[in-house]
Amino acid sequence: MKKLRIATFNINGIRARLPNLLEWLEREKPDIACLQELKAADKDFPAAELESVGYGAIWHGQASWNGVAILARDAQPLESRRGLPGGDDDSHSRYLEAAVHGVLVGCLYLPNGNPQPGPKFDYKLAWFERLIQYAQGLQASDHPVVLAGDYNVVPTDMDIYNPRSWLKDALLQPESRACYQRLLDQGWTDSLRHLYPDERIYTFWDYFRQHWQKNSGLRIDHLLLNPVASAYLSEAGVDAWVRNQPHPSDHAPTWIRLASRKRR
DNA sequence: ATGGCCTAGTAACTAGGA
Repeated sequence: MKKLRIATFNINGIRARLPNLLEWLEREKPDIACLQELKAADKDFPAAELESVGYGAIWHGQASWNGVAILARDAQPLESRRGLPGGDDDSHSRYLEAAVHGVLVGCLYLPNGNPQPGPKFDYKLAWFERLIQYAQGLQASDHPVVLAGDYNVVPTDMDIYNPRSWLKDALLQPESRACYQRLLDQGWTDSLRHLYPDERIYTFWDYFRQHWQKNSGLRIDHLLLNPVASAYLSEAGVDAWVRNQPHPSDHAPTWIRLASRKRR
């Protein structure tokens, strides 16, 4: 496998954020980028603009909300799945999967689940159950698999500046955390936490109360690796400078590097 | 305990986000 930089970025509106997205792609040059919250219908996806900076793409759009895409530098992702299994009555565009650059990449946007308790939280947990069931097969694949996206889960209290004002939030509920842990227990590696077991790392800073300026963040964007992929994990990080740009998304791109030099 | 901010959609507001 050649060296690969794989990123996930909740873009919070791809049309409103297109200049930010293009600048980030040109500066960081990820080989693969998973995007969430396109908030755009399929016909409004800016495929030509992405093509002009060297990225092929597939996308699963939706007007107003949700929407996911997979971008590939100098390549065209080969779509392998659109939507999780068992979602016949699920109209949300939240999962897209492709083979690209020798890796199978699942791009996911897990439901937020607020307010909880309530039907939205029930939907979050039901969606999570479908993901857990489907991920079991991916985990066991002989090929490298990356499950990247906005999981809308703060895994532990170490992944948030201060849990106090978020205790009732769906992102911190024991049920949400238990689902995430069950996913890890299948044999997935949480890339950033694996490489930085003791560090405060955030990927999201809400727009309120100057949380970015105060670095009051949450770690909710995750890149999970199956055992084949985790053998290649060499670096990980957050492109926090993107959060500091004018008119930013409330998330920052989060990335890993896979390279053959650190085989275990 | 609430709202603070932001995007999209339809036309001064609402819904949804996290």
